[in-house]
Amino acid sequence: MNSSADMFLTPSDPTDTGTQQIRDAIRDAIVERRLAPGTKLSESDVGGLFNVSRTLARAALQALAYEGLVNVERNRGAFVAYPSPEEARQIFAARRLVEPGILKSAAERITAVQLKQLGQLLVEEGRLMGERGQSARRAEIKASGDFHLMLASISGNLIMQRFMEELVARSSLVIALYGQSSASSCGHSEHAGIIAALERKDVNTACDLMLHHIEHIEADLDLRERKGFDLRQAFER
Amino acid sequence: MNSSADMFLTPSDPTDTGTQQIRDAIRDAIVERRLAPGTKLSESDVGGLFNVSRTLARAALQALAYEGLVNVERNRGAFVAYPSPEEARQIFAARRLVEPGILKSAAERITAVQLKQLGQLLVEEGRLMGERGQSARRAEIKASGDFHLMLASISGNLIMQRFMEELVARSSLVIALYGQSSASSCGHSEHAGIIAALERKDVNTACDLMLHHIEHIEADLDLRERKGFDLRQAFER
DNA sequence: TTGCGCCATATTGCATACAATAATATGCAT
DNA sequence: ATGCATATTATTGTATGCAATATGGCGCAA
Repeated sequence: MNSSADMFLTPSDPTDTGTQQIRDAIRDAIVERRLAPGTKLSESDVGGLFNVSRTLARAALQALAYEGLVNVERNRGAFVAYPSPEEARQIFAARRLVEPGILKSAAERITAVQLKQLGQLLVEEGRLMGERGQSARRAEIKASGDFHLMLASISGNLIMQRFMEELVARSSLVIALYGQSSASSCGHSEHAGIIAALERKDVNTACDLMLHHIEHIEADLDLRERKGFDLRQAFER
Repeated sequence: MNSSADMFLTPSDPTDTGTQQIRDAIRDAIVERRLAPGTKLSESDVGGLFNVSRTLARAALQALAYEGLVNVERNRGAFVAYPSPEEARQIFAARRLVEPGILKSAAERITAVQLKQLGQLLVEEGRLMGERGQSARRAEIKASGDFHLMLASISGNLIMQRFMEELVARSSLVIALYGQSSASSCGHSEHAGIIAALERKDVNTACDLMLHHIEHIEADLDLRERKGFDLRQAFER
């Protein structure tokens, strides 16, 4: 009855309104990898967990499906997305395609204050790398994504920002599934390099570094097609 | 009771299942400009029109909201999106950012058959340009967008394809609102130029042409900020 | 034991009912 | 008439109920 999802989700504040909070909570859980790919998210479970009816739970799950974080199979329910290797490749191809452009845009508009904020993000990232434990690891995952999201935000284009939010979230799923080294610890120094290039207004180098950075993340993935591994998403844990 | 939307929407085939058909029908209506920006889409009206309950109508409207074609205001309802000049700028900035990359990707993978199909799309576009009447105009709008969507499809990246679908659809809204010349008739020849460049595998020229093409569409817009024109979306027609 | 078919159960799909909110109309005082 | 308070109506927000589908268990035959 109660799926394994129960213990990983945090009920929302009762003063909340609507599906937004539920959606955000589940997204966070997925992005921070507290919910494994393939996990079933039943409407009753989600609704019960947040003390709302199935109606709202359903709406939240469908919204997450639009973001590509959840698969909704007709008459079967919603599952945390289980991106195929091909999907994984496309996600990173998309990032290679858009992130240099976003970075260029951001470089044109970035202020001193924002540069400083980026630096702070970096410091925080480094601090988390030093810490131990699940919770620090999760925070590190989030911080690493936030770096890219902040650049998108600085670019000033809300549409690209939302798109990047989708891509970063889905990347997290991909890394959870196919990542080899525990964390892309090299990512931190690469972020630093990008900031440095931004500081000296060297846009081209910044873009190059960004491309390399994405390629490095990708290189850490083992995207070999595992035969029959896809069927019902590895037994629909 | 019956909003002005009624006469512009086509009820779906009764054999349909789910919200998908409703969503597609409304999206088509918006993209083909049979539904003006700002038009209210009440849940009962939409449901009644498609012979489904408000539940499904609501789901369809929320899906459209996620695509940026509809604004849902809490306790007030759903309206065909009315993009602000700033939004319009961002939509086209996003297109300038991604379309060259998509085109490059497409150029690497395009087959002779696909090149031929692109050519056919172009012929059809030209034919429609010659015809008169609302219906031809709508078909022309759609065909013009299909050119860009087909390139995205050829690129082989489903994620970028979906993103482009969103961008093209939203562009249609922007042109409906801010376009000056009746149609970007020059667009046709620009599409032709891009295909020609693709044929001779001249990717760089193709990308340049694409950028210029997007800039030309943008140049036809009058994005001057009209003071107080935004308030409740010009009286929420 | 293995394989198949049937029944019980759980879960989703969808519609409806009720509650909450906003929009509109009415009436009264000025 | 105008402005404001109040009542009425329309529309959305959310929960619940029933039907349809899928899942899992049980028995029976081989």
